Amino acid sequence: MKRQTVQRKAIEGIFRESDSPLGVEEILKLGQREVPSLNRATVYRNLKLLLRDGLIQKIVHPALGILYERTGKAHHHYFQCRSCNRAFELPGCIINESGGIIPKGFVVEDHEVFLFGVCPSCVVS
Amino acid sequence: MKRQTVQRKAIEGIFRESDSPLGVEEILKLGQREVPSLNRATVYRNLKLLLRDGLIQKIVHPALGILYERTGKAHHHYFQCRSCNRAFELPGCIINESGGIIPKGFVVEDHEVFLFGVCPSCVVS
DNA sequence: GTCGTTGCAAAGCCTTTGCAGGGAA
DNA sequence: TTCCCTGCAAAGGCTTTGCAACGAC
Repeated sequence: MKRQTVQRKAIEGIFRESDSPLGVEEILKLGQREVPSLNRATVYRNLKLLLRDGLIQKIVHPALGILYERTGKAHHHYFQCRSCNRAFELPGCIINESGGIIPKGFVVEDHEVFLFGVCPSCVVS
Repeated sequence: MKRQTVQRKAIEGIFRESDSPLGVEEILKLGQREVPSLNRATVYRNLKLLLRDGLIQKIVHPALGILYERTGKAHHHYFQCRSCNRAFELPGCIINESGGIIPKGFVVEDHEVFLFGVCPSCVVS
């Protein structure tokens, strides 16, 4: 049975509060604010458990590497700003799965979309 | 100046003949058919040069890891069969960049799409 | 003969694992 | 008290790098 340690609570809290997907290093840094002794291995172990329990999911971002975010959000895609490098989530779906280009015989069950460009904060400056 | 070794010619040949993106291990195996002594480090070094010269590009596939393909093909997306695990390239684009969901202020310059499902060969059997 | 390239082995990242001590229940 | 969890350090993968020998030009 799973125990509620301060480390675990900290990590779970981070995902509850974050809207954008996070990398291991970020999770470690954020967690250490709350539990300074937090170890990288502990982060990895808890991520694995959270994945197994379906509370978070892994995203392999083409530019940012492996990120994690909590599950249960609405279908969305990812936007990466080439200026500030942050990853954003965009609600909704700009794909048209039924439409057009899918060759005969291919059955599409799922998809993942990554957009690249400039975010509102960076577009101004 | 770049020299034409048998190893380099073999690796370049592999990309010329392959239509789907390839992983390092595949490139190594295919290369060793032609040059049995071909070393993994040599593959990595040549991939880096080919990338630098813009002759190939790197794809970070969400499920298959890092793949490489030659550049200069038409815009396309990737399809991965969850049965045979192969990566396919689908010509054309099912995205609608102008349409709809992109929030105000975000400027989209590029995108990458990965589709998952079942390929024609596997759908039959 | 140069000097870019290669194979090998060692070294670097990132992630996982073994282990003993510590803490939740 | 039990035994899950943590920190630490060592070990695994994959990729890069140092080095001496090799070979394209």
